[in-house]
Amino acid sequence: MKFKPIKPKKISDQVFEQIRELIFRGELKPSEQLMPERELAETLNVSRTTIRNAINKLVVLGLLEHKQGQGTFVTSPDTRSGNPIVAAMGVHDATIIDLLEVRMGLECNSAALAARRGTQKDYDFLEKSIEEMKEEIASGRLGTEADASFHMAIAYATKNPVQVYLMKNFYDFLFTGIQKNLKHLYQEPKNLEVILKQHYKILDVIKSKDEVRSYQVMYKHISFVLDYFRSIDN
Amino acid sequence: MKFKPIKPKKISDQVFEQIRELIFRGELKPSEQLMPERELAETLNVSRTTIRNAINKLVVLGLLEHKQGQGTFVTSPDTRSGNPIVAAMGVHDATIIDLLEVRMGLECNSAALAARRGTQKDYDFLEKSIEEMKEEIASGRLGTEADASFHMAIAYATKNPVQVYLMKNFYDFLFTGIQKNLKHLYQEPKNLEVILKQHYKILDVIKSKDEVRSYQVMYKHISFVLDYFRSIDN
DNA sequence: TCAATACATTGGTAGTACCAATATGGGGCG
DNA sequence: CGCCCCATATTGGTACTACCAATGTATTGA
Repeated sequence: MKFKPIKPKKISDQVFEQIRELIFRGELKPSEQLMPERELAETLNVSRTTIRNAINKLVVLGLLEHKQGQGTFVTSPDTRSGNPIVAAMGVHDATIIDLLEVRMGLECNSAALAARRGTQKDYDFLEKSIEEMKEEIASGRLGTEADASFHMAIAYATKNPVQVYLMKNFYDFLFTGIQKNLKHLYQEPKNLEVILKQHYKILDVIKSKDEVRSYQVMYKHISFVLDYFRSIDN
Repeated sequence: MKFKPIKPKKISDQVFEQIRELIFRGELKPSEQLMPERELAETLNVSRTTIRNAINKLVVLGLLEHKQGQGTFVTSPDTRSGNPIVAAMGVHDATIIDLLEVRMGLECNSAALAARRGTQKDYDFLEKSIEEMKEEIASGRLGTEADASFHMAIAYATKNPVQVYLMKNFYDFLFTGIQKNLKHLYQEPKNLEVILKQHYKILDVIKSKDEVRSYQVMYKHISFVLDYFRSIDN
């Protein structure tokens, strides 16, 4: 009988994962500055050495960027060389419709898995993202980032690392070349209202743990956006 | 006139490059043990902290491997998975089940799009892949590569560059670290027969341009594989 | 007003001490 | 003699401190 697959993880790795998740979840947005190492060390109650090890790992992976005398920043996707999606876009001349078509597959599946494995913590993140988007819109801005956070939160709820990785690359990309295209969609208040409503609906269905319906409401959501771009494409 | 493109490189980076060169040049052969950090620090006349920074960088990149209480070793290429970034990104602990779950979303969607936009040329490629796989099996080998070709051909039929790119990366990934897991599935002749049959079915439905049914047969196909791995996982 | 300087902040390096895991060798017990 | 157990040495991991290097900001002076 196997007693313990317990993992005596290195402390620096634990810190590493924490920060990585913050980035994946969108709580640390691109080009945002990280807390100073000394402060972070005190907060997490570990030595600065450990913090530096964790951060350095993220730097090597291209998620963070050091700037001596200034601080540590989350790399903005456009300066990040290794993003496969960006590469695909540049080489193959993809359109936003192409991206949405693939998202259709990825996200519907993501929603279904989230319905199966989501926890209260995940629901909280989802709700938080929706509220954030609501505030952004109320204050006159476009809630694109909060929107992305919402969809990332769903990916995270799947507990599937591959899903998270792919989705993250997707949204990195959305925030570089395509964002201006998204403005068309977001600039019409009517669209925003619909999207917000759909997000609430998606959250509800995921919480009900109904996989099939989760798939369906997400399908409807993406379809709405897809139809919009197809209409203005003509 | 620019006087000096001199590089005020970080010391740890200089050490990093030195060691990397040694590995690339083959002076440090795979599975060979590196000099202890303390000794290395004294030799290069820098602090152990700096040495550790350099080594850690190489560890993250997958060139070195730490073993507490033993030493640091050059990773042998066969244990080194294909895409270092992907591997280190948190996908390193991904299982084949994780991959299949994401494939479920990607490929079902792919099949539906292929049904919508596929041409005779695409059908020819699909059929060719199936025949290839059949021959491989008949001659006693596993038809893993032909299998991948089949699924890639579906991606091509979508006429969606993003879909193609993602799927390509997926199969690159599959054929590095995970392939050995696939052997379990392929080694049972009964499984091969089922898979082959399913491939024929998928081709038929795609040719009929029935998007919904294409989705369904692909779903069934992936489910079959997924269920197999879930069963042997317990 | 503007420029130069001084200061504060933040990442980079150094050095030391100690903890944790592993390998090795020697001594005791069968 | 041979095996197991344990002390010890070796090596990577963490902690803490001090100081260097680069950058941004505030202060000062002409």
